[in-house]
Amino acid sequence: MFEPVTIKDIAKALGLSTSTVSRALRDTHEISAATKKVVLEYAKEIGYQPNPIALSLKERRSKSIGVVVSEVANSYFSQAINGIESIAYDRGYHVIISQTHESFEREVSNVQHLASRSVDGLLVSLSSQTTDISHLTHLHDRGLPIVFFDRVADEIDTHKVIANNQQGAFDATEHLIKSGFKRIAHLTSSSHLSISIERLAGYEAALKAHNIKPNPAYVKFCPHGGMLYEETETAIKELLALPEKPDAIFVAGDRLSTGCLSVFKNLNVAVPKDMAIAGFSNSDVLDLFNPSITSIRQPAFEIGQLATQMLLQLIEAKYPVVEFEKKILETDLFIRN
Amino acid sequence: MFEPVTIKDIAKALGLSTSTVSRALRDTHEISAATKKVVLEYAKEIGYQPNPIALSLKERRSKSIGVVVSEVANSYFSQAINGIESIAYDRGYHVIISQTHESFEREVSNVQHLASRSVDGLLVSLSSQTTDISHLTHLHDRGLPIVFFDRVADEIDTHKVIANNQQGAFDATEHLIKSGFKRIAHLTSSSHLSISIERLAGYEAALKAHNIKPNPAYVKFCPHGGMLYEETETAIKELLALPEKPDAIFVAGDRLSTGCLSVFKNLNVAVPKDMAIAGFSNSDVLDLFNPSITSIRQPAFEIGQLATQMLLQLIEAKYPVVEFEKKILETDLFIRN
DNA sequence: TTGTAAGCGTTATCAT
DNA sequence: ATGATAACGCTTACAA
Repeated sequence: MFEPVTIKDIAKALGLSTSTVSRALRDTHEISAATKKVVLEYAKEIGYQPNPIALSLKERRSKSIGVVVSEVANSYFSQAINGIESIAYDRGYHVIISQTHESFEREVSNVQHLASRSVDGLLVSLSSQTTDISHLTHLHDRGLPIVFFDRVADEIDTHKVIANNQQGAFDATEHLIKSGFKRIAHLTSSSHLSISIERLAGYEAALKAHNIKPNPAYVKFCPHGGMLYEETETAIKELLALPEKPDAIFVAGDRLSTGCLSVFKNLNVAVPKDMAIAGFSNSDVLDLFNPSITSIRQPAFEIGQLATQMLLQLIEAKYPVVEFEKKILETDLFIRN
Repeated sequence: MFEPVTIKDIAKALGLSTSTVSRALRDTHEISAATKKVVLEYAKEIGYQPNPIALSLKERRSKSIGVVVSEVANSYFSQAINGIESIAYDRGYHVIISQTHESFEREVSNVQHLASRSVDGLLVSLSSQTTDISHLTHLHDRGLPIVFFDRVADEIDTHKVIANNQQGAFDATEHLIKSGFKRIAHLTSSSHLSISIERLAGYEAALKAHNIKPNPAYVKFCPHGGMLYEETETAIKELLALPEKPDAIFVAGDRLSTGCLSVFKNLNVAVPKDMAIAGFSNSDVLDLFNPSITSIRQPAFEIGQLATQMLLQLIEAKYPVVEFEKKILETDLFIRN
């Protein structure tokens, strides 16, 4: 069962050497048109398929790239994966996806798994638990091309693709301010993620630009190590229990935004009558949500595409690239009526 | 840059033969404890990592499985992928995901791509455009293990895992009937998909059980070949233009359910004041949607897990499996207040 | 217990 | 234009 045809089989059947067959199959000019024709026809007839594994062993590359994200079931990442796949597929690369579920251990394990399976490069968005990135520096130092997207590590010198999180956060916060809200809270994820830092900066900049004094009690971190909902609920309850209850929340993340809405729904607190919400989210289902929530859309598809292009460039570069680029793509403030 | 350590390097450094090193590394008994110790220590020291490609070439397997779905950005599939990944990861298999975007051509191309990259087996959910499955039968005949999930092909004799679509559809339709709706339309995808056929059957059975005469004009197919929204919009407009306008819709699909809600939102038709909707959907964001929509949840995660278990069983079976199982998992009717 | 050699499928190098 | 051979990294008879 499933005995694949090899070059050797063709050679034997046609009374040729394997090298001749190989040449015929690969269209070199050092072959007679006649032989080539015979080989190609016979190959087609018996359904010859080249064995990519043999090729990989020979050429020391696998024509596959590894992707490390926290969750596939997250609209931002699933859209980014679409972008990654669209480029990879066109260029003949396979995409191997792995999920960290926001766990550091799982990230280390996945990265090692992928590296040991000889992917030609890695597309990484860090888990929210990750602070130590030596599992990646190690591989990067050994020459494995790595491109970060979304949640990047500044410690590694390589290409990075992110959204303009700071500007997006600024715009969203400013939108809340201009809509008349004064006490704007900020719900965000793990404090050491690059996206959290950038978004917090944008939020603070907007407050400052409008002369609103920042209130530390208004900023809540949800590191989400598997209990996102509970963390979100606690944070929101704490916000609602404050003497000066916030009148709006700027939420920094896809899952966090929907999680936040769930909490409000379960608490039976009307939104936005009592409170306005603006959050980073790429879910188009959110458009259907009636009490308006303003969302900051990231160009997820384009980020995935660009990161992949950069990675393939690194992989296929003959000489090491000297200049590493940090590409920042603009976000889109999606305001519902 | 990135010159991986091989068994040969270790052998040379330690003055041993490659076979001895190989044996030490792989824990056979035909090796002295002393040699083993030396080899293991040195291997660890210089960071030896076995080359899985060489192994694949030797053992004629790649320890990777291919997954063919229509879209990753679909809550049903992203949850199923979670299930697939959870099992595959535990068993040391890689998961290579490819998307058809509901295109037959893309499906053929992806399947060939995966097969030629020597995956050890395939997990397939057919595209909505697919009627001819010879690209799969061909591979299956040659011995490639294939397990279908969700959208299955009855023409191929292999394991299949599906949700109880007929029962789910029956329950949802009956729920609408019991809620007092009489003129229940059915919005579904391509008419030749197994899920469409099963769901249509459940819908018709529920009508019959409650002595409601089926109205052919109430059944709308959306083959969605890339223009899902437009197709959905047309279908709904046609339904609304009927002399006897339906008062409820049973929708058969994740994307279709949210698409349907979008259309209503854009048409400014209140839901469910004018019309009730019940649909297959696994999106938890839908829970937030206020005008209630009843959703039929599929055990996507479990379906993914089960399909993967079956596939790995096929892959690792020494002797061909004779009995092929069609597993049917129950759905869950999720009724919102 | 250890070494030698062949083989997995392919291509590149050198002969012829 | 074609063939023989070695090599990619690893495992496994078979020999020693």
